[in-house]
Amino acid sequence: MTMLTGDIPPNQTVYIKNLNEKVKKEELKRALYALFSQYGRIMDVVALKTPKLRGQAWVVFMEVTAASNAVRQMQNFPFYDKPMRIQYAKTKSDCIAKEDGSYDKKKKQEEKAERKRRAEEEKQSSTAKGPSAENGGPAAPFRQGNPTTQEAVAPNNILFIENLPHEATSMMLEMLFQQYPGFREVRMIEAKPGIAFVEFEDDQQSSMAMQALQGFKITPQNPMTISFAKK
DNA sequence: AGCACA
Repeated sequence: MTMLTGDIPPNQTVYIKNLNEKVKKEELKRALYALFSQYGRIMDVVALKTPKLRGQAWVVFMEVTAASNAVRQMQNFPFYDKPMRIQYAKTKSDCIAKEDGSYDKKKKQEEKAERKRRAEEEKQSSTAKGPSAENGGPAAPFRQGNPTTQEAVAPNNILFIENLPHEATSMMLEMLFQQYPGFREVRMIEAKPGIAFVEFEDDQQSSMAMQALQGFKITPQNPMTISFAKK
């Protein structure tokens, strides 16, 4: 059986590499959050821009099954012009350890000190570096999850929009979505208020619009939930 | 290529 993820056992955190390093950290986190939240509730997104960690990120799901779906479905997905390489993370994320009580602050500090020592050894003779990379908290989750739609759907060119206010019209949605490249059309069904389908030319373009508009509020009470339509 | 939690 082909093992796309290497020998790493399933983990509720996915490790993503080959990310476009030009993307700013906060934007990257937001985009990952938006893109991956279709697979389930996300607890944290970690990305650092240090020399060793740029181009990589961790997305922590509440459920292992969500991570599994994400690993499969988003494998090689073109994201900011580069195919994402996704695996399970090798270790448990701190935010999980904190929740389940296994977080050990002392051990953590030892590990950190150990890493630091190694790093010092490495660059015995190298020149001093400039200011280190900035920090930042987790990307602020900007919408509530969508508990009813948790099935894994592969990225495709049609977006499924939910939680729209009943007064939303296809004209309004058109105004919103047409600013993104590849926009084709909005479809609403009279008999089913609160939802819409928005079609783009391809799945990259639809995913960009999804990232940009995930959680967008037409009214303060209605952050829209965007996922890929089931084909 | 690179597995962290500022």
